[in-house]
Amino acid sequence: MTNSLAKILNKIPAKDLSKVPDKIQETVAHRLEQLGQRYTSNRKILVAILWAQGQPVTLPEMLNAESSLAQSSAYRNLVVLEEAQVVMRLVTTGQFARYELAEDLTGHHHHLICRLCGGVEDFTAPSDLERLLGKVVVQASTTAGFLAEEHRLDLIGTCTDCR
Amino acid sequence: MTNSLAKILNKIPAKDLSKVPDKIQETVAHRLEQLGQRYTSNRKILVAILWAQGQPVTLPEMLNAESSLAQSSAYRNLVVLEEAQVVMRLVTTGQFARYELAEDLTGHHHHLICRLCGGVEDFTAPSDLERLLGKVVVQASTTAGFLAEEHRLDLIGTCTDCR
DNA sequence: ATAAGAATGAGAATCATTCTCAAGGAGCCG
DNA sequence: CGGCTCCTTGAGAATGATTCTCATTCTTAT
Repeated sequence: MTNSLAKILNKIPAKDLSKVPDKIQETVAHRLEQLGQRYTSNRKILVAILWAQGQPVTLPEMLNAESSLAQSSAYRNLVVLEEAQVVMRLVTTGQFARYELAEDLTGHHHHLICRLCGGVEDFTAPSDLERLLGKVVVQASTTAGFLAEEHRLDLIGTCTDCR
Repeated sequence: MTNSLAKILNKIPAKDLSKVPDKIQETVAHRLEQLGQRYTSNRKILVAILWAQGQPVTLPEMLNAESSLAQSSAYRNLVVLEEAQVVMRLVTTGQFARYELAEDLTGHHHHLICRLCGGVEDFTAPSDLERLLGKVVVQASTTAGFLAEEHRLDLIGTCTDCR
């Protein structure tokens, strides 16, 4: 557990955080406005980290990437960003929740989850599968009385590193 | 939050816990043996509750269903049952993890997750979708270098009660 | 029986996450 | 440029689901 966390942390480089596309920045700013929230520099850093990683990241990983962040503020801002539909929070195995940019900012995708280290990789499904999944969502809405809005598909297995 | 939990708890009736199929009991007993573990009465109660509910349940719900259970033992036994591949633990939104019997005991299925109350319902996907999902699992294995073993599909939306 | 090893339960400990509160901005209006 | 208000920040305390501890109570095999 502690070992695999350390392993993951070492993978995260101190990347250039400055190239989040303007379009995304505007969308984020706009969604925050909707809630009467500001797009502060701390929040920009979080978005930049998530953009740079392009993978679901844990909070310790974010603090590791940008050590100026305060833990409590980071958690608080992630809640705000989640409420603004900018960030998606996902919980898998493992001690920490993971965060990634909302799908409509980065494109629809799925996750490969490693059952050994708890790591998560992104993964794009073939379009015929996506089409079928879309249908199922609609079907479930009508038959089960459940109002399905989106789907989530994870493949569980073992990642390259753990093999 | 507290409200919706209470709502869920009230749904759980004090069911008859005695009719878990013999075949399942044997399988469970066998898998525990493999790990040098016993199929004790506490563990039987847990399995019976999970069987009776037929839905992923939280720990408070289980304690509510059978008040003789001690919290710490229940948690400990769920870990053992999970290690024995008898029980699957799943984390969604909401404060508590949920547990259900392993898929190979109850049949392969998916989940409808309510984003409002955090409740989870079971759901069986059409067979053509399952076939396609099977293919994708294989593809991911070969292309991404990721050894995919199974898939997990959730539909996220709003349940009947919350509408 | 009886010893040896598991399992149990009550409570303490852990630790990711959330909350609190005092201090530091940002925006606005004159 | 003040002054005012409200939002955000960060450090630390608090929360609470889960895990651990340990003395006691079963099980099982001999």
